[in-house]
Amino acid sequence: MDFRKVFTDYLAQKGLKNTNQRMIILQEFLEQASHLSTEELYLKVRSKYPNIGYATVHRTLKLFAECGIAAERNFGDGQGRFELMLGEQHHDHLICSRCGLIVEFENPQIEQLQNEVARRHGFVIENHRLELFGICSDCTGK
Amino acid sequence: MDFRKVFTDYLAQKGLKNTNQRMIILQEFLEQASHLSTEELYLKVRSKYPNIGYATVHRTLKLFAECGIAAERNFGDGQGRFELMLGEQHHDHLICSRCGLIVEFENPQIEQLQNEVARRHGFVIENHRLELFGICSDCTGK
DNA sequence: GGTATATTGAAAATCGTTTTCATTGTTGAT
DNA sequence: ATCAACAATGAAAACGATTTTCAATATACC
Repeated sequence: MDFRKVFTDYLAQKGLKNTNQRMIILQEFLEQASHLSTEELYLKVRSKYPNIGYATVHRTLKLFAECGIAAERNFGDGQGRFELMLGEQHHDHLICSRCGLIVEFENPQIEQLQNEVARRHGFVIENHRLELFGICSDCTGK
Repeated sequence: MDFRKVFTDYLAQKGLKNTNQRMIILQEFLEQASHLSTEELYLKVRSKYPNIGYATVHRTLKLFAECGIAAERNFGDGQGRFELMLGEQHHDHLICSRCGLIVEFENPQIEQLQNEVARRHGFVIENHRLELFGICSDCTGK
C-alpha cells in the first residue's frame, strides 16, 4: 500500500498543501511506525531536520489519523500514540508492563463475543479497545 | 462490604490521618460511585461542603485507588474516572458514544480467550482493559 | 494539654496538547 | 515566470487536567 499516495491524495482532495515538512514527517513515521508518541516522532524528526517544530509534527500526525493511514491510541501512560493502519483489519494490543514492548494481535472469536455482549445490552458497536497488560517472555526470564 | 472500614484501616496502617474531609468525600463517592471524574466528584462535594478543595478531592480519590476500594479508568475523553471496586470481580465497559451511558459487563469466555492469546505470545497477563464503544438502545431509537 | 507530624485549601507548577500569529511557502491563474 | 490568494510553519503562548508547593490548621499519640 502506498501511504504517500493516500496522503497526497487526501491533501489534494481537501485543498491542503503538499509541503516538505509533511513529506519528511511521513517518511520518518513510516520508517518506525510502531506506536510512536508525538514527542518521540518529534525527537526522531528533529535529529535529522532540526528546524521542524513540534507543532508541525503534531498537526501532521493528526492529518495521518484523519486520512486513515494512522490511528491514535492511548495506553494510559498519559501520552497519545499513533500507529500505522495497515489496511482495514482491526487489531488489539499486548503490552509488557516491564519493558514497554507492544505486540499486536487479532482474534475474531473475541470480536464475535464482544458483539454478542453488546447485542445483549442493546448496543450497536462502532468501535472497541482491548489491551492486555502483562509481562513478556523476555522479562519473565530475567 | 464496609468501605469505610477498609479505608480507615488503610489510613491507620499507613500512619495517615482520618479527617472529616476524607470521610465526607468517601461518603459522597459511595453515594454515586458510577465512574465519576475528579471534577464531577469535586462539584458534588462542593455543593454540600463549599470549603473542601479540588486538591483534597483529588488526593482522596488517589487514596481510594491505593487501598483498592476504587479503580481509575480512562475512557479517552481526557478525564480520569474512578469507580467503586465491588469485590474482586473484573468487569469491562460498554460506552455509548452519543449519551455517555456506561454499562458494566463481565464475560468469562472473553477473559479465557485473552489468556490464550497472551500465552501464545509468551505473555503472563496481569491486567486488561476492554471497552466497547457504540450506540445504546435509547439513542438508537431516537 | 502538648508536641510532632500529616492534612488542608489556594495558588502555582507541571505535563501533554492545542492554538495564536506573524512570516514563509505553495498553488493555481494569468 | 509572476502574481495574488491562502495554507503552512515554528516559536511562543494558551489550554485543560493533574500534581505540587506552602503556610496555616487539624489529628494522633504521649
